[in-house]
Amino acid sequence: MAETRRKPGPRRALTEREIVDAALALLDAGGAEAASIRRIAAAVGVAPNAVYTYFPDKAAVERALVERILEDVQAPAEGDWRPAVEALAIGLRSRLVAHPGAVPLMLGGPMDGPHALRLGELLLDLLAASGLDAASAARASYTLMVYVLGAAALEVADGPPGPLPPEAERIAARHAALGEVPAQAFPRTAAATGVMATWVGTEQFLWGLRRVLDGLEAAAK
Amino acid sequence: MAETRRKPGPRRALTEREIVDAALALLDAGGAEAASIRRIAAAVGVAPNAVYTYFPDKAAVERALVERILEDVQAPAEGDWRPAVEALAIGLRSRLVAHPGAVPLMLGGPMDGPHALRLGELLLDLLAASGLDAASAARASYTLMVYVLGAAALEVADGPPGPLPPEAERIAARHAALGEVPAQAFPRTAAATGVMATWVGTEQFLWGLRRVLDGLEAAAK
DNA sequence: ACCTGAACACCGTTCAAGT
DNA sequence: ACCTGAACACCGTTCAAGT
Repeated sequence: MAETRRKPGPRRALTEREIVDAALALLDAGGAEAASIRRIAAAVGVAPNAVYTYFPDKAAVERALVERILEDVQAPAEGDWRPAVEALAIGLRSRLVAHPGAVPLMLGGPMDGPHALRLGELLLDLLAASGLDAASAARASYTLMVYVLGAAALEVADGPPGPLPPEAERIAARHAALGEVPAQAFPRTAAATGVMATWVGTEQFLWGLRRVLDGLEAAAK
Repeated sequence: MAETRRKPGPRRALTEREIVDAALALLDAGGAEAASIRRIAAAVGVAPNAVYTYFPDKAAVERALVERILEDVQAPAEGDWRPAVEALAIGLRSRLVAHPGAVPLMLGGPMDGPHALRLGELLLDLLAASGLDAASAARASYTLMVYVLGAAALEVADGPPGPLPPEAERIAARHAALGEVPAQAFPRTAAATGVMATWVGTEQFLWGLRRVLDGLEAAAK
């Protein structure tokens, strides 16, 4: 991780991408607090303030980080709109939960970068074939983004800083959580915690996604 | 805001609630960065480290803040389950958007405080009358929380730190955003931005909520 | 028991100076 | 043009000392 320090000089020693990649690696390994400007600079072998040659402030680095993650959400295969929308949602979610520290950054600011726009446009394209009128398709697309981002945020919220533990461990954590819910005061919550421990991650996400899509599809008469 | 400084002494000068209320006021006025331990301490007239007599660390203050906000989400009136669930969702959303700075705190950690449990239990109670079996009701309740929290997060994301501007101003901001979407590269996004500017806040929230509820209701056969 | 001042190890950001 | 060291105004948190 500790790269060799470059010689000072008038020529550009780094690229924006190197900086963003270093930031993402720190974020993945140690969560939000590990991705400080000072640590990013150290990781790329440069003084802290050198970063400001590439980005105006930390918020700009974070925006670039979000775009970096959205960059390789792949477009779904051709075909019926519903499976295509599902595939897009699944792809986006999996990118998000692979980078838990980035989820608050994504939810925390407007998503107006080129890759965010590309995915939004793609989603609207797919929904155009759903039978929804243009206004409903716009609202449906927003509703779907709310669901995908919200699901990722809740999924990532309980976890530690750094990477998400494997599913088996997360199920065990749910069972432990079950034991801590006061069952006589909150009987349904205790029961529900048990239910939620049987599925974790993708399967729960898919169940909800399909209910949302059912509701949206029904609105297309 | 600057309270008179209390005399030092062995007796408890503050309550947890005073500290949390001060934190909430700072958060509402100036966003997350205004709600630092040091500024909270100054607001209640105490040295920064005195806060650690009441809370073990900043995360504990934030958890108490979240609970403070959930505290006065009122239970919906008796009646059919669907309007009651809608009322609960609307009430929760309105509390969240009234405190934009608190939304990332809510999404950022597990919601396991007493008031979070109370609302979750209430939601499960209402869903028990929906015709969903217990397992589906648990998943439906989770899906609804994802929607409500996700919607609040996206709604609050574009805004400035501090209180959310009035709706008229937010609609104007959407129209400004419309002008910035490159319409030839992203034609559907540009059109959708126009649609989204006609409704803002509550109405968009309700539209999506009803689609989600439609999908959940359909799952009850 | 509760509070204080002082300190520690950090932040993001700015600025004048070097190459 | 790009980088540096140094500084500024902050953080959260700890600790020994006062009452």
